Amino acid sequence: MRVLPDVVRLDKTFDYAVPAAWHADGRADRLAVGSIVRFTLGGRRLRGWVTGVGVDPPPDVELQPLAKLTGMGPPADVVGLAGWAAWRWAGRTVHLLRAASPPRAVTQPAGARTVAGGGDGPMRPYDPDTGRQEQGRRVVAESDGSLRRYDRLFGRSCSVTTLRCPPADDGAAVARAAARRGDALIVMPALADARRIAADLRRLGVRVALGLDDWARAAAGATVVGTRTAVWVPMPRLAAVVVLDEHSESLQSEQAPTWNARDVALERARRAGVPAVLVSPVPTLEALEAGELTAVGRTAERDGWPAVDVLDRRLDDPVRGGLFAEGLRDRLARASGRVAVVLNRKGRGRLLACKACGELARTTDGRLPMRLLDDELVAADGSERRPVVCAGCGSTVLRNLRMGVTRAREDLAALVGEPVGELTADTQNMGDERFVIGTEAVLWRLRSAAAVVFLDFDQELLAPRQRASEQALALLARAARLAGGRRGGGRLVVQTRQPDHPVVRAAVLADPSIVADVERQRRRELGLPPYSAQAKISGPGAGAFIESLREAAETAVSIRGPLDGQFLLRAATHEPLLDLLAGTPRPADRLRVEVDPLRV
DNA sequence: CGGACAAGCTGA
DNA sequence: CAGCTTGTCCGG
Repeated sequence: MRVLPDVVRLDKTFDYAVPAAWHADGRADRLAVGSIVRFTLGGRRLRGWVTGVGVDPPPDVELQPLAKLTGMGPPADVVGLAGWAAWRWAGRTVHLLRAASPPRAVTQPAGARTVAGGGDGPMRPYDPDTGRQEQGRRVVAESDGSLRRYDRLFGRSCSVTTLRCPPADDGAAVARAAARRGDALIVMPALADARRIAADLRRLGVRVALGLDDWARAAAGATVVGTRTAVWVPMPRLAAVVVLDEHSESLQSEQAPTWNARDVALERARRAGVPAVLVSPVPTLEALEAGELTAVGRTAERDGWPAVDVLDRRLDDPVRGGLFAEGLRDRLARASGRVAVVLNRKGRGRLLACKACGELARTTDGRLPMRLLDDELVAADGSERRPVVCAGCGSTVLRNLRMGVTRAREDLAALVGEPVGELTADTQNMGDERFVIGTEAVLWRLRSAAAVVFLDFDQELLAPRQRASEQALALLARAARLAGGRRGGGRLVVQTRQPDHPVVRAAVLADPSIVADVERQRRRELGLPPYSAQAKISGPGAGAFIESLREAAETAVSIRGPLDGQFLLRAATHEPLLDLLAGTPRPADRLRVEVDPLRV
């Protein structure tokens, strides 16, 4: 019996014997790849996972018996998936097996399909043609057309489809279509959404397990609905895979290994030979590369986006550089219902604008903001410098656009003539004021809003990050979901000095492909992901690790840095980069390896 | 990882 | 040379 101890730094397997007593009482039969066991290693009692059965132990070692069978663990296919993910994100298998293990010991699957019990819904499969009858009333009231709308996405095994839905779409229809095909794995960023989708499916008579908490139920066979960890839940009869809001950064683990649930889900679908559907209002280039794009009709997509007002900050009094554009007050007065006002301070960077024409100081390609440094304009990443001259009108007088959120609240209250609530990540209890101002947290903590206002969208558009455009559009999509489609009166207001920016145009026209097309070309030209693979190396051990990497002398992998103690590795594809990372010994010092970092 | 053991450093 | 630190190796 080969086992991997649950000790991160050990990262090595050991062989043990199955105690004779286990054969007598049936425990040996329950022992399988993935089982969680206890054993003694070097005088210590450790927990670990079975990674191999019937293996040949190394010669000249006397096997010790396992000490305890704790319970079920990830099934063999998930153990294999975890091993793949350890390679794919240059991490330790232990981290991924932990994510794949039940939170509490499980000795047997719960509530098998054929056995009635558990009290959380009937075991009868969902019949799409009749819906489920409940007290004589039909639960699913859908026309046949909409009921079948997404079925074809799950028709072909091994297919990958990227489905672009309007932001207002909650994904329930796709989830239903997936569950119709059999046990489906349905992954999404937020737990609240998972609960809602799970409840919806249960109402239809689908046997549902909610993420890791229903691990034992999933092990018996069920449709699994959950957040990113749900990709590791056992699914003995996996029939389809769905990732909702595929673009969301929450699907990626912030701790190393930085595994991304979308990519794990895709690999799981590929290995199982089942169809996968990636859903998003603003699909990433990764999703567009992985799957065939299907968009809902033009009209449906347009109606599913709110109306977008763009207020060009260059036009109104650029000299004052205040917080509010000329027309904002009217827009706010018109909104009926809650108004969420976003002033993102996350990117602390100060923006400079021309005092005469209002143009922003940015690099020649327009991508990065420039700052004042020793009487010169310098790009945020130091790649470009030039004298203090406005690129638009030649003026040499620039002003700072820095603004604070507390001031903004007071000013907004004065502008609208009523109290304004403040909402940030650490606000405990929010008031019920009609107007709420705050950081990006506003978009995540409010449930809905009649209108969402971005006071300084340039902060997003000019963020010095590779994915700034994609992330800015994702922010608008999030706001759009809060506000709802234009049919229902949903409205976004975007204050910017770049009204022609592709991200702004994409929102105005409800056409995310505008950003995708521009970004695809740019990233191809610059060799950025998904047209290359990257890894960020940081931590005290980074320098030593990079030296070891250099010795391996892989010409296919380029090394940049250090910049603020960080190195960036890049290769044309993942294989050479990941093989190099896997084959290089790690230093004793702490080291953080981020494969496919989202913020670089 | 944590224990065992060896080699290296320090103080009297 | 005891007593302590630091480094290296190993566990099944």
